Amino acid sequence: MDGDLIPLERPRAERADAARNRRLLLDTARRMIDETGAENVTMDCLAEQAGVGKGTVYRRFRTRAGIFVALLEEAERTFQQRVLSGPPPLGPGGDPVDRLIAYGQGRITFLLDNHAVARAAMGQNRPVPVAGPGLTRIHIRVLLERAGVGATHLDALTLQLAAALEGPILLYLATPDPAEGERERSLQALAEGWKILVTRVCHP
Amino acid sequence: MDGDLIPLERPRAERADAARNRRLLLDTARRMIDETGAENVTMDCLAEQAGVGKGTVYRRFRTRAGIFVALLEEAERTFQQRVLSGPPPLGPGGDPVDRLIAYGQGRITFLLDNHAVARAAMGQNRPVPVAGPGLTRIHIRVLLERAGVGATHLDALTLQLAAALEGPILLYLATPDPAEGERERSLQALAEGWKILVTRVCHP
DNA sequence: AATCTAACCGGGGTAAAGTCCGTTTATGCT
DNA sequence: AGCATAAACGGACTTTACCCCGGTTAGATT
Repeated sequence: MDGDLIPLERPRAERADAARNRRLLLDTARRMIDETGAENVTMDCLAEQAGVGKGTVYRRFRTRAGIFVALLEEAERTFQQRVLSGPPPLGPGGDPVDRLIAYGQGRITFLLDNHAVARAAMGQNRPVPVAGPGLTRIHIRVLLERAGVGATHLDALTLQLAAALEGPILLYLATPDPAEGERERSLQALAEGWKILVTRVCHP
Repeated sequence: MDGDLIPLERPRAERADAARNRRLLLDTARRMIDETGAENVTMDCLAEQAGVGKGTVYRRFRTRAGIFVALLEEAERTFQQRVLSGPPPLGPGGDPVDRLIAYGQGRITFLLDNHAVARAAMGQNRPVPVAGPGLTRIHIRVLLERAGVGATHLDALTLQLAAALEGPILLYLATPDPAEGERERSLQALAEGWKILVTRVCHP
């Protein structure tokens, strides 16, 4: 028997073949997105290209949007590492306002780079679409608190700032695939706007 | 050849039967939403209930989301009247910052009241989902300018504030149908957050 | 190694969005 | 009123996300 003192890890580890198929599907999806655009990635087609059954795709990612969420989370991991344990101002240790500004800039860059995937990740289904209770909200909330923002409903303000950060790209930026110069200009403009928002909200 | 000197009025007025069917469809849709919820309003079912063919539904509102957009615009009209020609602080004539605060409160109320329709109005399709270049953005932009906010990219800041206003409800507020007390609490919290945002952004 | 079981795999089936095209009808002109 | 025509109508058709369930297999236990 296993002498584990703490045997109750997550219900069960993912089976090897399942993990292999997950990778295969993610890679195939990534390739198809590059080749034909996210909106042309259909479930049937993805399954066929990957050489697995359609049911398998649905077992791994519960929905079509789930595929893009997974892709997005994967891409996000390295950025999250820099936020959680990198050097300031992005990482821990600096002035909270500077960290907010840096986080915003990083997040905007990330979303612009992954624009197509991010938009595809929000299916019109029930719960929160993208970046559920993702890092963004928690991070913003903690830094606002630390910066000493006085608001009786800090959660609402957090939500609003998160929306100000992500909304323009998810909701309003309609261009299916921003041109090169366009991207740079958007980045500059949104980063400046975010900086204004954060500094003025934090030191009135 | 046509000797029209000023031939190019609007392409043509809407035909009477078309207008009648539009009304019929909107009313039927509204009723179905109340009865079974917005997510159960299917195109086939709507057409059948209204007693018209499916093609007709698609001709009137190009897409499923289009129906909800139309419904939303209809509901919005009275609020827009108050904004454009009502008494201050919502209507014209007062301090721009006060007007921004009042607009936000009104808009939050409106979106909470029409939560289900508003969410259904954003299909995951190409262009801007809800409130296209609707009043919100133009209004915010004008008032920011008038309040003397100094930003080199005013458009971006406008987008971000619009997102702060609408995003929490469209993007993050997951509850399918907020309970009575819940709605009141959300309204209070979001209105306060919006007030903080606007006042601090406008007089630093 | 044999066995047992839960998880995985596949692909056919359903429902709903959106398209097409032949038919009908309202409206402007003579 | 009669006619021409552009618009509206209807419903069959296509596509796609998502469900289901019988057969198969990885991995733990003995």
